[in-house]
Amino acid sequence: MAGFTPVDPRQSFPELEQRVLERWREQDLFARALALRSDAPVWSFYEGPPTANGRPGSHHVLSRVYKDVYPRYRTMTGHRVPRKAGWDCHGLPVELEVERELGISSKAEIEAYGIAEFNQRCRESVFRYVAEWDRLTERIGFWIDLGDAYHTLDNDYIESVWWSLRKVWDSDRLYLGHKVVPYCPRCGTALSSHEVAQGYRDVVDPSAYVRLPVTEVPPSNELPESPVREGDSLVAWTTTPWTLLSNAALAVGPEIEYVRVRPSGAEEVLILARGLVERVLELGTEDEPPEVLASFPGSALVGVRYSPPFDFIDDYGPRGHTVLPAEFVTTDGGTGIVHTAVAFGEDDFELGARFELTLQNPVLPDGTFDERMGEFAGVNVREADPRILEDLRGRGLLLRSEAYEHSYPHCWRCGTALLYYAKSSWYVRTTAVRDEMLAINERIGWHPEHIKHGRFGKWLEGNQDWALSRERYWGTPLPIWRCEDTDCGEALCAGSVAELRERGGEVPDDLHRPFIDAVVLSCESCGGPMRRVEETIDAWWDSGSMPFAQFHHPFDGDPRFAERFPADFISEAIDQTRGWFYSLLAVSTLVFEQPSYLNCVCLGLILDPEGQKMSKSKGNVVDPWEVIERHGADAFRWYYFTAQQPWAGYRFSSQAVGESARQFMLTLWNAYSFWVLYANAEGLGPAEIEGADTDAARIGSDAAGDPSAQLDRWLLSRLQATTAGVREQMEAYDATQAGRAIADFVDELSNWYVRLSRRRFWRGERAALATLRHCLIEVSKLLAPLIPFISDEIYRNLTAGRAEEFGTAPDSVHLADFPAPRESLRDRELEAGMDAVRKAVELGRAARAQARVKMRQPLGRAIIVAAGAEREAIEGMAALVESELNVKRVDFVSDQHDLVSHRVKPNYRTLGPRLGRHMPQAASAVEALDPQHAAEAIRSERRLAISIDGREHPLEPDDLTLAMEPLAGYEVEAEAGRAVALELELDDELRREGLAREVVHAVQGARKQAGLEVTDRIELWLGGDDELLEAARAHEDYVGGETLATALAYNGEGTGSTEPSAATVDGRELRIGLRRA
RNA sequence: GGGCGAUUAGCUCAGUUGGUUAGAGCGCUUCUCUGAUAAGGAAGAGGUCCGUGGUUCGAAUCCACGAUCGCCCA
Repeated sequence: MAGFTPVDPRQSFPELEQRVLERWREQDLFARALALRSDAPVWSFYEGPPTANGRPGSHHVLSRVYKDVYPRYRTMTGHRVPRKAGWDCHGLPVELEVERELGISSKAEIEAYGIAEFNQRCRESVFRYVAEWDRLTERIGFWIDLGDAYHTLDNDYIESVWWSLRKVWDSDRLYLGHKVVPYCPRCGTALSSHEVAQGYRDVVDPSAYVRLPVTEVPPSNELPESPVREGDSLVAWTTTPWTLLSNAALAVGPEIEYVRVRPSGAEEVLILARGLVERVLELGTEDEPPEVLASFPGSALVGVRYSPPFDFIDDYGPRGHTVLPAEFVTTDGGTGIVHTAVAFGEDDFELGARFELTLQNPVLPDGTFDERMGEFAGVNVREADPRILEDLRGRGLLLRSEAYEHSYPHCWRCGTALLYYAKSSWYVRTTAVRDEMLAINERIGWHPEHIKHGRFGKWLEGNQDWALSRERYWGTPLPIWRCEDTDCGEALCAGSVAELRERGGEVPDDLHRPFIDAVVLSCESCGGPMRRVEETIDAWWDSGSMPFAQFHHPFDGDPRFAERFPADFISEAIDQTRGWFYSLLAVSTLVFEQPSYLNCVCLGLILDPEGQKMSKSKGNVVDPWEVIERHGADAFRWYYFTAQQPWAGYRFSSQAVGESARQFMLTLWNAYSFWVLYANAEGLGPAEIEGADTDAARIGSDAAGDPSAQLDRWLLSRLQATTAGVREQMEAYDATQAGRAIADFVDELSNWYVRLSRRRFWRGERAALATLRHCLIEVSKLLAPLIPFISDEIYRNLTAGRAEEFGTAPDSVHLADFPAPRESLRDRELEAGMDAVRKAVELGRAARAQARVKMRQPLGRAIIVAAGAEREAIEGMAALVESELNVKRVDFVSDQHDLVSHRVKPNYRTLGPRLGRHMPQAASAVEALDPQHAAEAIRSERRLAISIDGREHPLEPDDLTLAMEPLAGYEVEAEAGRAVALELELDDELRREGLAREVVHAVQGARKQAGLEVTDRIELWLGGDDELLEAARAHEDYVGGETLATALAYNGEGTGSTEPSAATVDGRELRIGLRRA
């Protein structure tokens, strides 16, 4: 028998997926899927490179399945979608991992260990878990070309990065700047703003209010006489007490009002902003207010000289230790007098530059005070805070200190609190292309939309120059060589390896440090030696360079760069707005003045079921393998696609995956296994299927009126609607809606079409088999991008070696074309009608439940309240309703009928906009209309009118909704103008039929107990209660047919039968004997 | 402190351009069906749609302010 592979309804999906994977591997299916589209237009995808120095987690599965689903979809819709993998290899995290392994934690130790050896370890470290990444990638069905992956550590990659930096250099946008930068003293390097962004934490720091005695008051040009006296104390405020050691000046707002006050009962005189007096002196409402001696603008304080809190360093230039005017001073907090330490803080630095304060930085790169700082020398600055406060207190300078909670940046990897620190660093002048970046951003399709002008757009608007250099080891070396003679000042940014050779450099085999550091060039202006600056670059620049660097563009003339630039689609977690999303955009704007991606799907966070962030320390991390082994990769994928919009984040657990997948995938699988069961029972082979296919193709034009053909047409029509919707959603990068639409269709297919068509399948009816097969095949194609394993399994078994309805079938769903809706098979009227029918059946079932009448007991009739198109639809499918509700007849009540009364309600949607504030009156006027009269008028399309405040308002038929309600006396279920009543009265005939059904029910139970197959024929003996036997006799054909009895005898015990079984039906005894015939 | 997003049933989530009885699934209780059966169907319990104002004839939906949570930034 040709047959289809039998399907186990309890198939283990993980096990099945392993078999499918095996098949894909054997057939090299991914390569074939690519080859199939080799001439098609490219739809470009860029892989955002992960680092393989850690194990992949559940959140990686999220990004990897989203990176998979749209490329698969586009492939099926006729595009070539090359998928080159990539690995991010450089950067501080890698160095940190190696430092941990080596048990070292400073740059000095790294250099003692040897940069070459250290970098060799980094090189090994970044591929440590690559095998596990590969394994997971394959297992979750993420099709990406791992064999052709790019690596950011390759010489070719580095050379392309150099090329891009040279372009930036040539446009004068790469410069050495001296700025205050966030700096990690442990890692010994400055951090870029997007790195800083990742490390904010709430911390409690001490804040200090410090007295600084006035020593000299210059003649005021504001007032006849300066309001300030020698010996007054300026009250300065800071949240970083350690910076007081290098206090250079004080800043005040020239427009802000300041006062001289003497606190109640005190001798001293303090100067601070007027608005902050009460807060600073901690005065309650009970306390006596301080005596205000004078009030004046901040400008009057400018030039006042004071005694600094510490005297370790006294050379700050002519304006050192005086009061300076500054716009950044506010009265939001503090005292209105801001302590300034030039080397620490952006505002401070700029103020220092403006007033030519000498830049003094008493902090060493390792975060400790230098030898000038007396007792504090060698102490870590932040650890010095308490001692500094103690020292100030001892000298009577500390007015007050309090704990101050604020959010402060920490190193995103090592957790050390950052210092804002004046350093020289290489910058990319991204601010010069800010407007261009904003314009390019307009061309990117963001999902969700609000990212464009929200998080990302706002970030671009506030753009700062990119601090590019890192004083580290394992990274792309910054290709800048400078003449040793600082007076010469010649500098070169190398744009290629060839250029280095031309300049006489001995280029090493490995472009990394320390080898590249040995390349010495000769200066073209002075002939002296040129050496490379020591810095490496921010690894984010590497990642932003991947569009060209992955192809060693422009050196190899690889056509793939142009073909795939820009990407049609990228996707990463939302934290990449400041990471990869930004670096890609910034680099391509600087280098190409173009976007490098046109669509971006942002993914949210994976939280545990309590909504907590998953982290190793909390122990709430879910290992992806646990989920895969338990529920399978498709279940995992299905959960991610349909549980939530991906950017909303997930409350994730293995159990949640199981629940979401069970409902959908088991339903699908059951429908599929059901089909295979009956197709095989019919012994359908290729020939029969071909014939049946013709039937399915013909269904659209099949004779109307046949209820089963109608059901087929309905399912096919729903399929077209679903297909159209899924295409639309997938085009819009909304796999969530697409998946949910498919789930709705599968639910209709299973719980309406299959359930109502069961008898047709038992009979082996070709049209039903063909329709269901066709729909399952099409569903498998719709599902292929989402759940590639199970869809392929279903597709292959239903098609392999056989034709599809509308063409030949390839041997995998992933080689198929994505379905397109066929308008000719769409029947919207039928769909609406079926809705009405389903509603009527639902109400009928509710009525039965209310009346507590079993489904098996046939009833005389159902009376359905419906009119118009709805009634016609139900009438057309009356047989269906009759069998669903087990009633002999379906009747309708129309408006004239006794059974029904009317209620007229206004249609707010149409009347509201017309009548506006008269709406409440209109509503009561409508409800006051005589319902029968209104119904009559609507039926005969006569105009009605209501009068409001003496004005006539004509009513269109659409302005009224007519609800019909059945009268009492029947078991009625009503809802929103629809109702179904059941006639409960039973005659003998109905009662007998009910009993006959009970007998069948009992026999089926006995069959099952005897372990018979559903297709086995039997010989049957019945005994027991007379009335039961009489009922069975009266419906002998029915009983025999239902139970597949070839012989039926009464009152016999049945020799040679299986153990006779006894059942009780309505309190009557029934004995059943049966034997396989 | 600023920006972005979220808040609907015990849980996970839908909810079209504002339209009058706010839904589904899971879970719970009770029935039912029994040739897909670890499925299906029905009923029940469960909601101040985060709060307060406002706009409107009408607000879960639009606006403002506030609360809580998350992310991002300073």
